[in-house]
Amino acid sequence: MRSGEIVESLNAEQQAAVCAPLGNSLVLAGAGTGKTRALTHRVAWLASEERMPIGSILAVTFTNKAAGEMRERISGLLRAQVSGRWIGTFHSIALRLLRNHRHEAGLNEDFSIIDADDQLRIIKNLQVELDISLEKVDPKNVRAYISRQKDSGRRAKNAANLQNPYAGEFRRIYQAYEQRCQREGLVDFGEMLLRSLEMLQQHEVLLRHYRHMLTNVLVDEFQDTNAIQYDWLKLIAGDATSFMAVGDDDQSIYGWRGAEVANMNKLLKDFESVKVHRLEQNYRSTEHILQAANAVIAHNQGRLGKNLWTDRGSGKPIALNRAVNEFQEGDELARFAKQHRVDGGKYQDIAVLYRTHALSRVLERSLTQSGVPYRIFGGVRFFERAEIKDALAYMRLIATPDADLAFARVVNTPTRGVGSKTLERLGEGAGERGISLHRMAEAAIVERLLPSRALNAVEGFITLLANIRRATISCELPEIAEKCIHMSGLMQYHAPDASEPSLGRRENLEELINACVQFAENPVSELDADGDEPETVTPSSALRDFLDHASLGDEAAGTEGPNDTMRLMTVHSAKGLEFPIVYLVGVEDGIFPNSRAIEGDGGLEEERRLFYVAMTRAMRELRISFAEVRTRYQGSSISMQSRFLAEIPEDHIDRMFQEFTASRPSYSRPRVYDGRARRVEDRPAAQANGLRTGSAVKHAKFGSGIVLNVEGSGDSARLQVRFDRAGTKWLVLGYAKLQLLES
DNA sequence: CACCGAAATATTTTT
DNA sequence: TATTTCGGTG
Repeated sequence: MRSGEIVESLNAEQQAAVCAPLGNSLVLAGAGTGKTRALTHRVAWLASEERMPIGSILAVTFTNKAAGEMRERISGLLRAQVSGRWIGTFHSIALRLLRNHRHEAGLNEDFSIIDADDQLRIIKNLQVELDISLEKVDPKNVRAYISRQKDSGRRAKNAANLQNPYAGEFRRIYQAYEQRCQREGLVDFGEMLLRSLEMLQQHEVLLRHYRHMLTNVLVDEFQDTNAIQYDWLKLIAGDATSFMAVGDDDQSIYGWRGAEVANMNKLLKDFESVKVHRLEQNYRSTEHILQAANAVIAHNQGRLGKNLWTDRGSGKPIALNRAVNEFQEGDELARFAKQHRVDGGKYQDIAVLYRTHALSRVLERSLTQSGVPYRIFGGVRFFERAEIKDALAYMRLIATPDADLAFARVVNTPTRGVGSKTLERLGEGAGERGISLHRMAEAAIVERLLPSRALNAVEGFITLLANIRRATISCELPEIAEKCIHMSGLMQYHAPDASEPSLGRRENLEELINACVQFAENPVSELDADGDEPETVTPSSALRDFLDHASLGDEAAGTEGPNDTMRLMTVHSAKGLEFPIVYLVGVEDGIFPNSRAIEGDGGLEEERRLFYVAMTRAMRELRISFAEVRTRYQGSSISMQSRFLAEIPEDHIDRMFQEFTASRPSYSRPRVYDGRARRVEDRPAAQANGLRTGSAVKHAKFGSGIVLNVEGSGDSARLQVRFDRAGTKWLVLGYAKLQLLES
């Protein structure tokens, strides 16, 4: 491969980054400036010019999709199939380290990976055991707490204390959770990174081995690294021959998951003589879109700063749509899509983006009605569906009979007369004897420790497992899956008839078998052994590998149909992608920015970055819409268009409706937010018809409440009221009959 | 122990 | 509104 080919398609900035001499570098790459391009070309450059073996290159990304794309593009550049053993997500690589060195990591022979769902189950379970009320301490909060701690590198013994009355309980649960996971060989997502980091810290030999082997380290989306990922990278990259981090502080949208933009500055201090490259030429969007996005993001403080430009021409201004309610918003979207099609465009040109998944439901209705084909990305992911997790649990039990979590999951799925009582007893017995549920069940049968009805049921399950195991003993992966699904009765249980949901579940289960076929054909995976160990794929190891693969959530690439469909997804999942036309819906205050997200420090700025990400996905056309009234879970409420819209200069906007003066009341000038939620009493007392913030009011239907906010004046004034019983709502003064109780 | 209907409850983003 | 949990019945 000639170096010319790697270099010639790049602009000067990109070339500088790609062909930089060995050493450390940070590439600040704005949206659409060819970030991934720079990264993949750098890998190709290292391999061909610097003669680095591909096995010496560690390239880390966040998503499976990005990893796959990187592998593919590198293969293309090098004109050779690159297995990319060390090209992958943080989690897949961490997992490989753990699998390769389970002993050093202090893990069971066949530890398994648990997802958020499993975590919750365990936490609930522990809370019952520890006698900690599920009402007072919400298991979901505990889960978030534990993840947080792990993401910042803290184990239970030095976990942070929360500032709430149950801080002690949180820590106790974390402690117990840690113990249980250790005992049962369970590893959650945070654990993969934390554990592999600790392992390398504690085993000098391993660390030396990997540092010696992986002399070139590259990271994508560096702005989204959290504390543990940063430490992990720093440890492994140590004094690497070459290290390159690529990122954009303006696209940091995972702060809620512990990502620290500050890592970009930290990098400059921690690593020696880091060369900084900037990529500022945007190849994606037209000027209207790019400049509008630039203007919005300029409202954020403390940016590293970039000046994106494009030579794509001015293009169309952003089309801004107002709908009376969310149904009309959906209809309008459908109408636009059809028109686009009539005009000779394709549905797949259009991506519909929204802040939260919940918004997609209304849209689906309109799209179905008008026959616009669409696909929703994200939402409940394939491997997280109940029927799939059930099937995987059977497969897990075939691989590892002692997997308690899997056992508990399917011992009564399909229902076979093993209820919670029986399971509880088995659990107690297993605990006392220090054996697995499976072994305890066998013991219970021999020793007749349960009422005969339950005993028969349990025996039926144990026999079933034995039968499946016998029937699959020399089977390939797809047959194992197939037998698990059918012999267990799962198919019959989940898809008994021809109803719509039933059919869907059937398809999913069949898709699982399909995924197994693909996986078996394509041994590129997280877990082929380390480069210097010979690799043997036995059926049982294939099964285990597949289970890991499923746990990492890598959905089969084959699910992307070739059909011409419109794509719907959250802004988060659109990161890193681009579309000719972006249609952004639900751009209303409270939704985007999300009212809960702006509570914390820096929350509003992160929302703004998210908005920036949304805008910059668009290549030639950006449409934004909002609804004036939106139905939330109970009753409808008035929405205000997003404050971010006021940050877009007028000349980049093409308004598709008449603007009332009252519509953009207090947001028309950029406002300074300190990011902290203010108490009601501290707010300026706006007032309308004698009602002002802090007034106590009574509503015919919702009961009594307190006015939180007033926008506008007279009968058209909008009031935000927090009702004692009915929650917080926006009301129009002219319609809502409010009675003033006291100011 | 399973099933069914009623009632409560929840909505941010994901490897 | 949609889903999950609860409680009563068979």
